[in-house]
Amino acid sequence: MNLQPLVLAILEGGPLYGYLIARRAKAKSGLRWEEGTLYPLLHRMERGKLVSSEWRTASGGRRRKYYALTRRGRSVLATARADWKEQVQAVSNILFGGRRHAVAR
Amino acid sequence: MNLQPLVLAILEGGPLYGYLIARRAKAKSGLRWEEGTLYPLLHRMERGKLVSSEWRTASGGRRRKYYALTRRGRSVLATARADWKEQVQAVSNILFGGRRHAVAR
DNA sequence: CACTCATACCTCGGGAATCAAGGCATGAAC
DNA sequence: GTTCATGCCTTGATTCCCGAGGTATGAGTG
Repeated sequence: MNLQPLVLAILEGGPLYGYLIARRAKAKSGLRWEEGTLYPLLHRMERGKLVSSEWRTASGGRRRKYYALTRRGRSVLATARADWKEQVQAVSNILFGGRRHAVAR
Repeated sequence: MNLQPLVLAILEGGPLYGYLIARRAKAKSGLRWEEGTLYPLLHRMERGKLVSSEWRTASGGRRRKYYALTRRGRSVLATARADWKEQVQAVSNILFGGRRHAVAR
């Protein structure tokens, strides 16, 4: 599973910081989201200009790193959505649509 | 993407050899199936007792290595099918079923 | 026959993604 | 002032996949 599109989709609702991204994702999907996965992923995405980051300090003084979608990130998300649909179709074809025999030359 | 369940599903129709597995999969799904992926995968699956292999010689004399599902393979396939459904549900929840609808401004 | 193509198997090296298991720091609650 | 939840991070190992090779044989063509 590629988790990148999921992060993009979650950020579509507005900027969020890592800890909360993990929470949201887990709440919505039940998928595992280890920190050892998430933070490097966010860094990769920032390097790839899919997201931008900004440190914000809450009223209490706690610092959080907020990530926001870039224009490029939105574009990639749109592509990822289309790709995901195709992929689901492809895999489901094999996993469940086993009756049809494609002629393999 | 984990391709192992797809191989299991394809073998459900009866024993097949590697080259043809790749053909079938590609014909049905359009997914990439490189040989550098498939053969090591088949070997891993055999080590894991999900499939068994047997050399057969065709009338012409060509040797082919046929792989067949084991009982264990069938069991794993059933689990994988259920997992796949869950996973699709989870990912779709995030990718498409966002509570918050993003509105272009 | 010589040549080429498709078939059919395989390995190796590298890259990417994930997880487990840590570490470090702070605010809030008691 | 100790504990808890929050919040960021890195490192090492593992796993999976691909690209790029290699080897060999049968079938079709001239």
